[in-house]
Amino acid sequence: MRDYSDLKHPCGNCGFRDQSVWQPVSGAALPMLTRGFDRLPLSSGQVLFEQGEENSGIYCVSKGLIGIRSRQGDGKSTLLRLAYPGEVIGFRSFMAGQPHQTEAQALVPSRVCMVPRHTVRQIMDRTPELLGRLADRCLQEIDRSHAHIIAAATRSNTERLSDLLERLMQIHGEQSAEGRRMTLPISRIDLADLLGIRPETLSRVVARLVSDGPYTISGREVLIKA
Amino acid sequence: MRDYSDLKHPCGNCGFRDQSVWQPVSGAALPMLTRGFDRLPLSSGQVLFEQGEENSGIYCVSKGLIGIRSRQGDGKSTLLRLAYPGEVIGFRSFMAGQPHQTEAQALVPSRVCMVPRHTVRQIMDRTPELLGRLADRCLQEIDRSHAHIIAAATRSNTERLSDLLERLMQIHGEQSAEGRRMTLPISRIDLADLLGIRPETLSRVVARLVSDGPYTISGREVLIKA
DNA sequence: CGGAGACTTGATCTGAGTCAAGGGGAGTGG
DNA sequence: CCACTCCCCTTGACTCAGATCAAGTCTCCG
Repeated sequence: MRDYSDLKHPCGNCGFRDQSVWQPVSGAALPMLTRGFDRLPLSSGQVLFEQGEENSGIYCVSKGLIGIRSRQGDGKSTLLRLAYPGEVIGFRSFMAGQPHQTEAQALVPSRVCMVPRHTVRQIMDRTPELLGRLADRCLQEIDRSHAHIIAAATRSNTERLSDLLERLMQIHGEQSAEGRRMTLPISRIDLADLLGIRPETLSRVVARLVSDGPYTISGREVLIKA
Repeated sequence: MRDYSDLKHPCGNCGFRDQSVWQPVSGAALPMLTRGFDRLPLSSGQVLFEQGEENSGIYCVSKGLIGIRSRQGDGKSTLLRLAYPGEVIGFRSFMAGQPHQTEAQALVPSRVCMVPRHTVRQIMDRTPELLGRLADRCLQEIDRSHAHIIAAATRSNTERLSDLLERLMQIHGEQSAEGRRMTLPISRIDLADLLGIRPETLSRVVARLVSDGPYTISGREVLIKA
């Protein structure tokens, strides 16, 4: 039996290594992982995978922000959700063995770590725990969906926009003299899609947020006053 | 090595045996399953598990209809969804190792097949495929949630009620001279919860359905004219 | 008989969708 | 450099579905 203990785990330097789906990989499976593992830098707007494309592996968002879109037949596309650093994307398609039902696009310069499909399969044979980790991600996705349904039914659009901005501020915000500020990584139309409302309505919601709350919003510049 | 080939699979006579999460169980794991396996008859209104209760295993709906409810702090409860025959319930709590977040209640006389938690764990050690089957159920749950979100955003309440009645009719309907008829297994309030609308609104939606479509509805008696 | 829910009906209010118009910025071509 | 266009975004007027509030009926059950 070879000794693999000198081999470094590819997630070793990542801030999300403890939650990584690859965390349980060790021993003989580790060189498989390191061989297949690839860090992909993504420029803003770059598409990671297209809707309808065959699954080529699973991706973990390491840095930046990825938008998950659904592309309708008539060319329109709708932003369904955001994938933040630490999230795994493409696993639904991987596990179901079906083409991607959505498109993934970097909304800001980002980096994802990719493991190709056949490598995942190989590792899974040796590391049964991996399937458990992926199942955990499924559960998280279920919880997220349920929370989304509840929020849509019980919270006002203003509250939900405020929640979203807060979330984005945690990732992209910078401290300044007046408070925390950021440049919105997405357009108004995408913002409206995320909340499930029309762009006109979003525009009014933003105006209400600015007039009532501690927000100053101009174009894509957002300031939450301290 | 003992021969277990004479041992009958507990799902052998079930109409859902091919899709059963237990289908891959064989060999030495089979007697574990048959020992732990239990068919529970449920009377109408009987509670299968309570919200907040520790998970005691996973259940497969074999017959009838199970309502999944969320109980609020103030005593109010909301019907979140229906579990039809063939569906597995309680697995989210099982896989996450957390107490049930919802309550399960039989809405009509029903039967569920139960496998206790420790038995599932034992079988899982010997039958890694079981985890894959459970993960498939997770994926189905994700798809159901997504479909729910889409439907809520794009279909009218009348259409959604019509869809729901059609679904229920497939399970509980009987052919009669004028068309298919059934006795609704749930109250108007529960019906309203399922659609995410107020009971008053549901009442009007029902009235619209009767006046516009092929429906005759009186109390809980529903007739879809042929 | 009386009370409690479940359900319906009516009147009114309101938030969001729709339609229409216009401002403003970025890119393009003359 | 300017005019033009396209797209994103905003604003206003109108409409409408559903929520809310209130009242009344019905049934079940003690």
